[in-house]
Amino acid sequence: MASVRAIAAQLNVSPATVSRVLNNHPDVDEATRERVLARINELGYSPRIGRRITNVIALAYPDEPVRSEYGSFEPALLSGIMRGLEEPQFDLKLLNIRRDKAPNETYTQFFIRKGIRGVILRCFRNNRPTICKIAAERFPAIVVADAFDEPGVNFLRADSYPSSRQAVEHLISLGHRRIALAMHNVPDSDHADRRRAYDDALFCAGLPVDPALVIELPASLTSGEQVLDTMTGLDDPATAIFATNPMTTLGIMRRAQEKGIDVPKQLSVVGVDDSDVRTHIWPRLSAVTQDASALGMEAARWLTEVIASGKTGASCRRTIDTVFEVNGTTGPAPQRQARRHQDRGRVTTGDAEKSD
Amino acid sequence: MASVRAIAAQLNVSPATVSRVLNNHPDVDEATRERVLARINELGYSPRIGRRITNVIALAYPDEPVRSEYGSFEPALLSGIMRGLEEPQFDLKLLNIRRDKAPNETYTQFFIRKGIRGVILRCFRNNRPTICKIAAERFPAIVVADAFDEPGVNFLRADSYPSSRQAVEHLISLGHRRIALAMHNVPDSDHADRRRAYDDALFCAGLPVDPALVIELPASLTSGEQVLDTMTGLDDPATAIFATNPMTTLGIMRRAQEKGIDVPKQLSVVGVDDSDVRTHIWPRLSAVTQDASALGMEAARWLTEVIASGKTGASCRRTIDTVFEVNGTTGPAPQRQARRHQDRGRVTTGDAEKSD
DNA sequence: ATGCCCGGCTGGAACTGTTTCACTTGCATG
DNA sequence: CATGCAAGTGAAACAGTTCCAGCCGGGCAT
Repeated sequence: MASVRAIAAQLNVSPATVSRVLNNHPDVDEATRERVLARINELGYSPRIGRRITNVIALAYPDEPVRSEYGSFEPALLSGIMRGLEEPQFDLKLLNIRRDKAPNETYTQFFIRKGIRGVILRCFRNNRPTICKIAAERFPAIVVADAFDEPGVNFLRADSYPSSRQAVEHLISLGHRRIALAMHNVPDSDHADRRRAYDDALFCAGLPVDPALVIELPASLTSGEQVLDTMTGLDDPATAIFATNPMTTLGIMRRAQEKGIDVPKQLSVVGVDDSDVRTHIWPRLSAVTQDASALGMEAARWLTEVIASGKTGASCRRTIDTVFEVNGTTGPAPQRQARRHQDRGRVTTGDAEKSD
Repeated sequence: MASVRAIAAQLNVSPATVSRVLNNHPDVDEATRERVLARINELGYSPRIGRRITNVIALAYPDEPVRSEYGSFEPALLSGIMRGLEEPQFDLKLLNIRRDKAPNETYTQFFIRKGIRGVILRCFRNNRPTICKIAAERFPAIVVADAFDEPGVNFLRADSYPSSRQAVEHLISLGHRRIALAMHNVPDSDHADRRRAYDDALFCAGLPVDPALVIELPASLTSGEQVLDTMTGLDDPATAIFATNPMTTLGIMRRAQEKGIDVPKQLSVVGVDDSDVRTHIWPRLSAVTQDASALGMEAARWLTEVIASGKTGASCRRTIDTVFEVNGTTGPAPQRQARRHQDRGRVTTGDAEKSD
């Protein structure tokens, strides 16, 4: 509703000045800028072309362009978003916040300047503060594939607790007692869920949590290799590994095959899969799977619905299910544990002496 | 330069009518529409917001939204495009032509309506005609990762002939004489190059091309499995396979491991990799690799350069190099060929009897 | 001290594209 | 023949942005 001229009239400035504020031109007085921004936030504003409002949302990457390290999570997500945008007739822009946002403009200003009406946010290492700021400005936004405790932050994620717990219980039911957990070394809610699932499953089965079996590393192939070396090199080695990250899982599998460790006869592996990488290798991975495409579609639908209906106060803290899929990398616990008394020097983490 | 009003004045119609044509409104006379479109094509036109020209290009998927089947080619490509857009300050939109284009509008009209000034095109199964039409309209466009004989079609691709030939020669130098070729069953220039490299390498080594060793299938995991079954099931089985597609390669590897065929001791495999999937499995794939990220970056740079300079006649038929990377899946030809006299019934293609 | 110049800041005007509304025109129909 | 309806069009209003001129204050030379 609020047009540049309307705002200008209210503040006794010219439309030109309002436009300059919107586009972050340098030569506007700081006090004037503040007044205009305040009024814009108050009245709301949607970018227009001529008389038509632009129906564009963005997928914003706060840090890097598009991440390809995460395998096909990104294309699956994108594909889902595009499908979710089909019916409401919205367009999608790709945005790199770090690259394009001017330091002295607000996030709202930045998004308006880019002509978008809402944003789907990806959450990586260090940008939770960024996301909280965006939420605080009340610009229509939704985080995908992560959760936030802060109220006001909308998110849509896959809850991997139930299926993670199922996965660990599956391993226990196969007779495994030494189950390792390979975690991401930066805490996000997804990985916290998986950790909790691991703890709870062991506790309910009356099994102790051995700190030597829990390892935190960056998500990468080499981390996976390190996990395998460490966990099979313990005095009392792990007979199963639950890896909470796709790349780590691939690294574990690769290293196991390299060392001639038979999966699942000597070692069971459960991974996490964002798309369908689990089926690309043999044996097919038993894995906790989340449907990135569904996440994208639901997020796009929610966002466009909020924009279209004008319900800026709407909140989304939704969770969709993940599925634990049993494939070829999990089997009965071996009688004689794999690789006992070998590679003892490789223990690089945990506290092997104290573990009973 | 050409504004809606300028065009309107030239044709003695109102700006409103020109705008209606641009936006494909139904209630404009067919003759008028033709006249306006002709003049727009003649004078050129760039979408604007107010007085500012919009610096937006699109990555257009002619058929489906975004393809995730191709592994991490798409994210790598996107990442490259975003980097290529960094310096010229362009934004990127994602477009689905099939979904959004109205049947009765031209491609130029469609792109202008979407507010973009140039387009990077992905080429899939059946859209070569589409791409030729876009090129014929002379809208700034560049095809990425494919080649065209038609003049006027700009493209940027990776030429896999030299490294494909290197790959086959590498196999020959390892003593392989029965080298299978697993091709995509839809002909594109990339796969044609690889076929030619295969033929030439064999010919120069004085080896015959056995039709039984050449198989054409869709790009998929199951195709790869079929390739492995077929080629190891021949009376005179293949000792090496060159697969021209990433998915097929993964399928071959998966099936080989499933059947307990030792790669590379019993069978050598060379694949093609768009990103870094070759390193995700063990043994690491010997593969012809193309840098999707570089393709995206170069394409984005060329396109923005053409748009900025206004040289609409510029042509791009560039080729960047691919690299053949020797990893763990190629080794000396086995003395006794793998799996001889087994699975004879599985031969599903080729002409086993006639092959000498 | 006075005059001059320059840079920050602003508004009016001009220009961009789109939509709404009223109007004309032609054709079918009562 | 009058009426009504639909298609097609233009003027005007309205959306945002930029160019240009002007104001105003401060610094500097004379």
